[in-house]
Amino acid sequence: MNKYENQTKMLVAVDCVIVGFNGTEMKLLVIKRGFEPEKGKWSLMGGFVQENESFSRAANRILYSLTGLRGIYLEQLHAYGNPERDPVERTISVAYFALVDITQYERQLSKDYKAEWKSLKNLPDLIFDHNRMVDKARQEIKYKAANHPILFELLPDKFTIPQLQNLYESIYEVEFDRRNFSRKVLSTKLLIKTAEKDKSNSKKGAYYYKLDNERYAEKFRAFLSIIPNPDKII
Amino acid sequence: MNKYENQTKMLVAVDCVIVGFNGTEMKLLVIKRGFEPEKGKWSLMGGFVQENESFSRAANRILYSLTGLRGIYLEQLHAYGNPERDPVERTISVAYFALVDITQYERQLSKDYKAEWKSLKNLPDLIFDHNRMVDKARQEIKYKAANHPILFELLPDKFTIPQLQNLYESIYEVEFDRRNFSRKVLSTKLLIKTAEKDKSNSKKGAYYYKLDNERYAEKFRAFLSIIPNPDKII
DNA sequence: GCAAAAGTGTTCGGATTACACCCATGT
DNA sequence: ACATGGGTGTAATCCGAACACTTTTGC
Repeated sequence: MNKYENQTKMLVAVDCVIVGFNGTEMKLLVIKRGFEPEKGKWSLMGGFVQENESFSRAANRILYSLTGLRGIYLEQLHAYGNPERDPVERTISVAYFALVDITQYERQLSKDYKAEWKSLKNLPDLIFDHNRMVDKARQEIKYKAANHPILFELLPDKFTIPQLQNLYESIYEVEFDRRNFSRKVLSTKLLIKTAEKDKSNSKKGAYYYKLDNERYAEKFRAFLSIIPNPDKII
Repeated sequence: MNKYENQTKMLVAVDCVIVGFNGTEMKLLVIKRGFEPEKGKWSLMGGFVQENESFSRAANRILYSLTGLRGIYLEQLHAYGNPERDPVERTISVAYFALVDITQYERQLSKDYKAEWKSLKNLPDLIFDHNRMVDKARQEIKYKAANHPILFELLPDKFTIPQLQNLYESIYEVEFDRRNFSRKVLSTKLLIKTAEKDKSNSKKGAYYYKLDNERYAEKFRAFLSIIPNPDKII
């Protein structure tokens, strides 16, 4: 079969916006770039798509090589292709965003890269258009989490409802009514109560819950209203 | 500045899922592919991204060359990069979807391509992964239209509420209550009533409305509930 | 006993639905 | 006059938000 002639070929990269939550604030995993150009500057974790590799395989490979984690929530975000985005040569990038349980991650950190969790509130300048990618990811997470239960991906296997509420509150930067929040979440039937309590924040202690994985898979695409007044917030 | 070495370069295409509505059903604009491979088969309108071209410029160029229309609603859908998607050589594709007013289009049809509007219900086989792109676009439109007023892009400048309802009904494949639908739509304040009536479907005639463009721009990102029971429908 | 956080119950108002009714007009 | 589709009104219902109250337990 003939080849297509006279068409410009380009380098194709995948960049990962890796987001975590430490119980108080949202974090982004960035690395110190190890090669020119922009060597030593902060950057998203990324890499070139290989000859026989799909985008999602590339994204998973990149995520694994940095965090050692597999089976992470990973979703294609947007493709970036401005001709000037990489000054060296024409490189397009398919951005993915990943939601990881930060406690899992810390155990398995790869030392090959100089990686750091930075607060999403107070990010340094990243190379190229990486800040734009992060902004897009934040927007997308906010948007999607208003209707779909994706934020559970950021929490450990067992978590309390107040922890979950903290997460939502730090994403939307508002405070919700404790009582309504808990009822709303429980009404989704996505959570299973365990016998254990977390007493680190109160004398009474808050029950730990875990995800009902079956129902989670079912409801993943449904429209769940978890936050109040989404219109005002987003 | 040095170049990145030993990395695979790829061809980069943009494919457009161009959707219209003829008053009764949803249509997709496809062309008979003019070159090998798969010459003569149905295909989305697409083309290679040029040396100094961004994705959105490429998508607009492609859309313009086929329809002669500018300023069309156009949004990036997804990037496709499976190594086997194009048998000739590694080509990735950034898919866009476009919503066009089919009546506008018909006046300005370009004769350079053998283009045809096919019913979305009953699509022919398209080349490569183009059917997947169409499915994704349909899903995305359904999803997005449940919360955002994008479907107006498919209608002429002046349209009646029953026409709008037909559009929603053909997308969601359900019937809505006439009376509640009209009130819901009007409550968004996005429509301005004109003096004219469309009498083609009834003796009484239905008022033509036009979009309030200012409010449309404002409300475009808001969560508007237009369809009832979105959970059951999507 | 008290403070502090977790969890349950109740009320209120607005939105949504379902459905009855009126309107305009070409035949 | 009457059939047909367009449009308005209204009662019943549901759901979310607001907020009072109870529960638990370490100090």
